[in-house]
Amino acid sequence: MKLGTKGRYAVMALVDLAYYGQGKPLALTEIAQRQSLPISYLEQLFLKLRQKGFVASTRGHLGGYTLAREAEAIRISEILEAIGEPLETTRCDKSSSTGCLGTNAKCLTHALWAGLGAQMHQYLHGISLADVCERRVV
Amino acid sequence: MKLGTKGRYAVMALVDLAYYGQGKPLALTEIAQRQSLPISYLEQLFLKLRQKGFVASTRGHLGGYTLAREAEAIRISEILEAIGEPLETTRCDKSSSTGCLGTNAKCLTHALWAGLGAQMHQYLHGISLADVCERRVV
DNA sequence: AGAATTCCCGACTAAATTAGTCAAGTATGA
DNA sequence: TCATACTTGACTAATTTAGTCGGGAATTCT
Ligand code: FES
Ligand code: FES
Repeated sequence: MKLGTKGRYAVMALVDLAYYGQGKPLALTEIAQRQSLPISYLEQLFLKLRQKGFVASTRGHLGGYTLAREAEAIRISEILEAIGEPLETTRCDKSSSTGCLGTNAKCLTHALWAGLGAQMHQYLHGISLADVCERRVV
Repeated sequence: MKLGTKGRYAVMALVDLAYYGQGKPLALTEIAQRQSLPISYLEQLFLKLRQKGFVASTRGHLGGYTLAREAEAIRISEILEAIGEPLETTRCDKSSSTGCLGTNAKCLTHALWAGLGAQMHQYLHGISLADVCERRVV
């Protein structure tokens, strides 16, 4: 149960973008340096973030990325989902009604893990990019 | 962010033990079959669980494992910690005061991830083996 | 125009971790 | 004494992660 770099870097980079970018585009190299993240890896992540509508890009000299939405309106949970950081606590297929084994009943621990997942999601849904920037996190 | 099999299997097995074992020792093969878990893998896990004092073992014919403590007194968080399921949300050394990079200040996202970790721990600490068995989980 | 800068995109790979297996031994009860 | 069951360490296959690499396309500065 550990957070991978994909989700971690995506959030770090977006926080940096919200924190240092005042409307003007920020180049990926700048973000990467400040947060000391591998730049070619960040490119991958921002590709997805743009496709999902979190950031907008400007090409060429003085180009870079800007937030496409208000920092107050971007929930951490959304970022993680967009980037493909799974948050998988249960093991059974969420859509079908079959449990983790073939049996179509849920296993004894299902409610436990589902509850954990819900707890995590609720926490991450309740915090926005702006909250992190302004250190409004308990 | 996904739960590994180590932690998952350990909890499943202990729940099974609490649920079906009434004081009498339960053989690992029985638990493994019922939960359809690989037995030689479970052996590894129960080694640790015994060393940490969660279960007691009886060898020989009709042997097996019993809970060494009351099911009400075993928190899920304890099991995960004992088995080595990390629950790592932050990346910085928890003991030292240095952040995830060399800087001795914490990064902007530290509080976010620390909060997530605390949230998870609190949830898992609030639930006992007995709670899972008797389906007292939201 | 040309050069520099920056995003765009897919393919590929090395390292780490996970999720086990295997084999040999020890203790106990029927 | 035989079958059952725990004990323990070493070893390995498969998967996932965490990236790298290379070439391209758009934009602006000189
Ligand atoms: S985890 Fe959902 S049924 Fe077992
Ligand atoms: S995660 Fe603790 S300082 Fe960055």
